[in-house]
Amino acid sequence: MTLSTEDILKNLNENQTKAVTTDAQHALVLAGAGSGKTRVLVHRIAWLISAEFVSPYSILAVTFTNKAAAEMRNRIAFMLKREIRDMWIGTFHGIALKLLQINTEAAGLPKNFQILDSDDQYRLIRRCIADLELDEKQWPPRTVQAFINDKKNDGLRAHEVEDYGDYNNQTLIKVFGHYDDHCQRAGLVDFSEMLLRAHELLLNDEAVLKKYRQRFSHILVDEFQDTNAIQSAFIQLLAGKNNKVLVVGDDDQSIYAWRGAKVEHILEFQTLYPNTAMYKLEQNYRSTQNILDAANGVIANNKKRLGKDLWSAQEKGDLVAVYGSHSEFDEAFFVGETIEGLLSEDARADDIAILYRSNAQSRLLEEALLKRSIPYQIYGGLRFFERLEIKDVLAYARLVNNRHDDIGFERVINTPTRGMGLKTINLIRNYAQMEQSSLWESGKKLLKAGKLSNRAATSLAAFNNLIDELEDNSFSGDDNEQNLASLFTDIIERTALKDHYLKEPPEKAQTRLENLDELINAAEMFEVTDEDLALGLTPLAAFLAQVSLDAGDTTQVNEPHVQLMTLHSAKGLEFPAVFIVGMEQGLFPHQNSMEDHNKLQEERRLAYVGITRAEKKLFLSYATSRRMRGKINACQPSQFLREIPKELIKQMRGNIHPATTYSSHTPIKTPYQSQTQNTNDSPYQLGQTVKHKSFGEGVITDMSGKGDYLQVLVQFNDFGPKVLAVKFAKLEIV
DNA sequence: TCTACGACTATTTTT
DNA sequence: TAGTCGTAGA
Repeated sequence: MTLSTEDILKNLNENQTKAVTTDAQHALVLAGAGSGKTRVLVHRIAWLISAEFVSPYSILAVTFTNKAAAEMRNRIAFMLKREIRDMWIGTFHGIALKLLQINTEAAGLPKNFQILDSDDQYRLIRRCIADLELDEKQWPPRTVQAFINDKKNDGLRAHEVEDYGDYNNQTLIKVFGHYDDHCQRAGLVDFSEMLLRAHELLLNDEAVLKKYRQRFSHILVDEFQDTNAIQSAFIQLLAGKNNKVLVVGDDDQSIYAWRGAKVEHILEFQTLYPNTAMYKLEQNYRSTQNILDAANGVIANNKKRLGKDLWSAQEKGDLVAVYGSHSEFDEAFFVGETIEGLLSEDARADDIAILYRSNAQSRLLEEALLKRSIPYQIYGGLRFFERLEIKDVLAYARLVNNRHDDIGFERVINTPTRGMGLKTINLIRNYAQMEQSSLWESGKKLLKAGKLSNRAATSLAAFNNLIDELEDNSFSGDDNEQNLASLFTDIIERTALKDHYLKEPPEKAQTRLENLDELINAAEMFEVTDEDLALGLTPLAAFLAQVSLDAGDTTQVNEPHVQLMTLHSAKGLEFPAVFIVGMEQGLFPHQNSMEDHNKLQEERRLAYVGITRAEKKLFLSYATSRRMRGKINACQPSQFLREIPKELIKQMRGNIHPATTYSSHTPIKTPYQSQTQNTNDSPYQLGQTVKHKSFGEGVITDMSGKGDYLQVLVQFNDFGPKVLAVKFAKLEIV
């Protein structure tokens, strides 16, 4: 049973329909925030399969995150009422990895090549810096790592990086080369390498290129504004002259230039791909008109744009609320109180999101929510498979999978400590380097040659046996199939890792053990696909590969929570009510981005992303004083606030036009403020003279917040106006 | 091998 | 300010 064309096109607006049914060779779909971007992709694929009878086998759909890939796959299956097996849907990295796994030899990789995640890469780079006898102080590993990845993202290998004759640059190139040599010898592939190598595979192997060009007659790419040079080149190469490419994206939502993404790819798409039809999706189904107008007002200040104007068929809705607070405490208080108000009306906690520019801002907000017993959840931070205990167990598993996995070896050879100190490890390392062998091999040889101390020899032999036994034991039962869950259980028990974590503070240990249980669960749930089997991967190898590409979503949804996250991680999400906090010059736009024109534009796009997350209510707040890096700074409201048309703003407190902020002697009366003052039961009052330890005497001229969050504005005789948190300031009443 | 202390640093993050 | 990291010393 096929889906009728009517079924596919119903519920689509005019431009969406045009994009879905396009017969141009290439299509650029400029999809504004909330305009049904994913919808167009999903319907387009359904259209290709059901109306144009394109075989799913010939379709390649690429996204940036696993989440997006999974969502797309589900929605297509739901629409077509069947699972689409032969179609490739995945992240750029996932697709690249698949190509490498199928064409291992042509790609110049060993059969059992290993994937390095960022942390592994970092460790290896540190080793390389040490190998070359460079000083880490002078060559910070992070800088070197960024250098290598930047170059790879631009499609360059060490020998291709331009050598300006500059010592600094030359050294970086040297480390890059050394690192790549090491990876090549050991069969290691980092994330950027995956893309670079897949690209090279197509570029250098005509037969392979021909095969995939013939196969993928239809290529679709999501979030095209986020592609970096190598990703863009990859698509172009695969497309060749004849295949059809449809990309969806929004130049106004390009917020990842700092990690190699180039807006130019979407801006220049029509030049790069002749015969391109462009479709603009400007009707927004998410937000009220006022919110969209605010977003439009801000983004209009950017220069390099393809130009779009979002509109909504919805009502105008509430005005954008702007709150000027005295301090970050006051701001957190405002957010907490307002959320409490929303919740007492009709909002659910998960209708609400608090967005900020940098993670450090989350703490006070958390405290404010905690105080009111409002459930919340923070996005970001360490993800499941990046946690230390998980990585430890996985490192053992990696060794079981492949004894020559040096990264795994280094990680666990002395974790938990088994008397293999730095001395022994260095001995093994040096020998390995001399012999060009893996650490595992080198250890064995040293052992055989009796070159290790007694203690080291005993424990290394025990370690070797342990790994071998773990592997043997993982094959259980009559079918002799590898059982992952029992392997992991075995690892945790027999390596004494469990006892090792139990030595930590109870709370920490508890979480670690819980995570390990979770890992065993994940292993139990893991199913080897036919594809993995066809590639000749063992269950363990397949599991390890999957785990390294998908760091695991730690967010478990049970009761509704207020969502706290950075503006970056909010991309693609939507909420009925959104708070954007810390709207101040220097924080948002961030200090490091304010001088540079391009960076400032990216900050502005970030503001645009943030504003367009809101469906119905949008609250923007700033503080006129904020403690940052241990220092109290006076802050100006963000320029982005002033870019929102005045008539859309309801200023709840303060004034975003800087001249009149802050130092006035008369407190600003707002409904919000009088409300909090009524409930103020502190000993301090307006007009009161107080004494401060270092600032001396002054008069209280404004107050806000209550309880622990009570703030006062004091005009000090000798130091001028200062905002102080009463809880900390220890003011004496004179 | 573990602990303690001093130095250092401080956007955004997916794979 | 606060958290991480490396090293010195027990």
